[in-house]
Amino acid sequence: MPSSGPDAARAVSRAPTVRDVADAAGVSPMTVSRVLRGGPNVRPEKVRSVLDAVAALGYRRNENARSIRPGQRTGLLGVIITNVTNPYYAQLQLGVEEVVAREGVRLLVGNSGEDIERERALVGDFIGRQVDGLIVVPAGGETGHLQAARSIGIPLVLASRRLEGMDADAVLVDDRGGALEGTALLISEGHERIGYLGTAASTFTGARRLEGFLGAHERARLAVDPVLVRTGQSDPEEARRAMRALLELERPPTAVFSANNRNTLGALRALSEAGERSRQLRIVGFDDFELSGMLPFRLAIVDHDARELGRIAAGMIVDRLRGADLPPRAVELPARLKR
Amino acid sequence: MPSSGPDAARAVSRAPTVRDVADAAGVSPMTVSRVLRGGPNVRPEKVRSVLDAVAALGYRRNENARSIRPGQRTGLLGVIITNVTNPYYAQLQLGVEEVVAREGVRLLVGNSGEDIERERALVGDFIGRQVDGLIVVPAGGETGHLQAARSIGIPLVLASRRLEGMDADAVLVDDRGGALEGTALLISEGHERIGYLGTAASTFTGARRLEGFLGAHERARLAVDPVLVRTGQSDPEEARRAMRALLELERPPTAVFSANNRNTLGALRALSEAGERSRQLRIVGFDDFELSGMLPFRLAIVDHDARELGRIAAGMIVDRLRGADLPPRAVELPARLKR
DNA sequence: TTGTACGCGTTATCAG
DNA sequence: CTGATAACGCGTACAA
Repeated sequence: MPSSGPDAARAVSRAPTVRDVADAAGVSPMTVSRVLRGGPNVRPEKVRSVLDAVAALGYRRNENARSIRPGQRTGLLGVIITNVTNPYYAQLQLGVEEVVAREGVRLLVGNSGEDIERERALVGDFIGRQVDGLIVVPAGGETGHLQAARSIGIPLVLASRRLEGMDADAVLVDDRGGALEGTALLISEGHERIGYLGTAASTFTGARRLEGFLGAHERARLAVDPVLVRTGQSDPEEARRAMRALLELERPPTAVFSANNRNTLGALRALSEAGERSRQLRIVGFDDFELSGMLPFRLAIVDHDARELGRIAAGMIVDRLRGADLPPRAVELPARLKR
Repeated sequence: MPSSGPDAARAVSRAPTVRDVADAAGVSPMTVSRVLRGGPNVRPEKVRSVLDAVAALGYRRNENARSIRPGQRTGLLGVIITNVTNPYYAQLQLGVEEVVAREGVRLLVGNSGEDIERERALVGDFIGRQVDGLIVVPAGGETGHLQAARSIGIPLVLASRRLEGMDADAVLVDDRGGALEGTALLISEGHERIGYLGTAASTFTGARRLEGFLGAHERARLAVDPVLVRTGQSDPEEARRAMRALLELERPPTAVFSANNRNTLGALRALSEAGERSRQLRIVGFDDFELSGMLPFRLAIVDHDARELGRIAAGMIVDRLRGADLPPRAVELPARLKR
C-alpha cells in the first residue's frame, strides 16, 4: 500500500486549501471561491460537488490570507482591559462581544494589569494583527501608541477613562455624579466626618470620583478633614490597611465613601476584623458586586452598567467601520444609587 | 503646495509596508525583513537607517501576511469559555494569558454561553484564523468540530470538562473528591437530610459532583432522600427557586450541598428571603467567590484554583507546540475545603 | 458559466 | 553583505 495516497496525506494533518477542495471537486479554485462567497452564476451540480468536497475535507477558508488583500477587513476587534478578574471588566468584555459576534467579529483580548508597557505592547501587537478596531481601558497618561493606531485609520474607543490630548471616541461613567450622589446620601443621613477610600487622584476615575466626594461636601457647606481622605489604594489589601488606619484615628469617620469595588472589598475586610461595633459603620461604595445586598454591613452601592458600556463602545466601533465620519463622540453612562 | 507629497500620503493613513520602509531607508525590502527578524549579516549603518525608517513611519509587521507562509505560526491561541462573567472563567482566561503572553502569543476569546452552536461557530472561526492552539470548556457532548481541529494538527486542551470519545489533553478539577469532602463535612456534623443543588446530571461536572455527594452518603451508610436532590439549575434564579422548594418541603433538609457558585448564589438569595431562621441552614458550596467568608450564613466552601487551571492548560498547548508527541494527558486539580 | 493571471505583505532561497 | 525572485492562500479583473 502506498503511503502517499490522498487519504494518507489528509490524515497527516495539513489544513486543506482552496486548491485541495478544487481538486477533490474537479473544478478550479476560482469556482470554489465563488461558491463559498455565495457568488452567482455557478451551475448547481458544481455547487453541490464543491460543498461536498468542503465537507469531506473539513475545509475552512484561511481568514488571514483573505485579509491581506487591501480593503479587506480581518473581523478582529482588539480589547485591552486592565484585569478580567475584576467583574467590572468581565462585563465590559462580554458586552463588546455581544454586539460584534453577530457579524462574525472576534475579540482579541489582552490584560494590561494597569501596566503602560504591557498596554503598549498589546496595542502594537494588535495593530500588527490588523485589527479592525480597538477598545482600550487606558492604563496611563501616554498616548503615543494609541495615536499610532488612529494615524493608520484604526477606529479607537476609550472605555471608562479618557486621556488628555486624545479626542477619540469614549464611553465613560458619570464618576463625579455617582460619587456626589453617594456622598450626598451620607451627608443627608447626618454624617459629618466621612472617610474616603479610592485610587490615586492622578488617575482619571480617581480624580473624578474624588471630585464628586468633595463636591457633595461643598454643596452642603461641610468641611472635609484631609486626614479622612485616603487615596492610592489599587487593590483590596491596600484598601484594607487604609480602612484600618481610618478606624484607628483619634476621631474616626462615622461613614466612609469607597470609590471602587476593590476599595470596598478591602474596607469590608477591615471592618470584619475590627469587630462588631465597626461593622455598624455606614458605607457607600462605587461599583456593584455580586451579593452586595446580602452582606451584614450598612452598605449602599452606586451602580452602573459595565456591560452596557461595552455594548456602546462596540457600537461606536461598528459605526466608524460603516464609515461614519463624525467628530469624536463621548458618551457618559449614569451611575446611580441602588435602592 | 502639492498635496501628494510623502508627508501628505502618510497622513492619509494607510498602514506602511516593508516596501515603504525600504524606500525610506534606501534599501531593499529583504534587508528590512532581515533587520527586523534580527537576522545576521547586515551592515550596522543599514540597520540604523532601517530602524530609523521604521520608527519614523510607525511601521508594524503585518502578522497576518506573515503567517500565511507554511510552517509559520500565528501566535494566536483560541480560548472558548462559557461566560467570562463567571469569576471562575475570568480566572481561567487570565491564567492562560499569563503563561503565553510572555512569548507574544495573544488570546482570541469567545463566550459560548453553554450553547453548542455558538461553540461550533467559534471553533470553526478560530480554525479559519489559524490559531496555534485551542483551549475549550466544552458546552456539550458533540465532538465533531473539535475533532476537526485536531485532525488538522491544532493542539487542543479541554478545560474543566472532558468529552466522551475524545482523548485530548485535559485539565480538570477533582469534582468528585471535592463534593465528597464537602458532603462528608456535613455528615460529620450530624446532618442526615442533606439537600443537593447542582446543574443537570447529564453534564460532566454535574455528574461528577453529584457522584461525590452520593459517594459521601454511601460511605457513611446514609440514605439519600431523592426529593432533596435538585439538579438542572444553571443560573442563580433557577437555583433560588430550587432552594425555596427545598425549604417548603414537609421535611426540609437541615443542610445543603451546592455544586457550583451559581447555585450557591441562588441558594443564599432564597435563604435571605426566607427569613432569619432559614439563614441558619448549613451550606457547603463548590467554587469560591469574593466575600464568601464575610456572609452572614453558615457557609463553607470547596475551593479550587481556576487560574492555575488556565496556566496548566496553556502549558500543555505550549508543550505540544514544542513538538511533544506524547499521548494525551489529563491533569486533575484538587478541590479542597477552605478552612 | 468557468478559468487564468496577478497582486496583497512577508520571507526563504539563491544568485551576485 | 545585499537584492531579485518566488511562493504562501485567497479574491478581483479579465479572458475564454
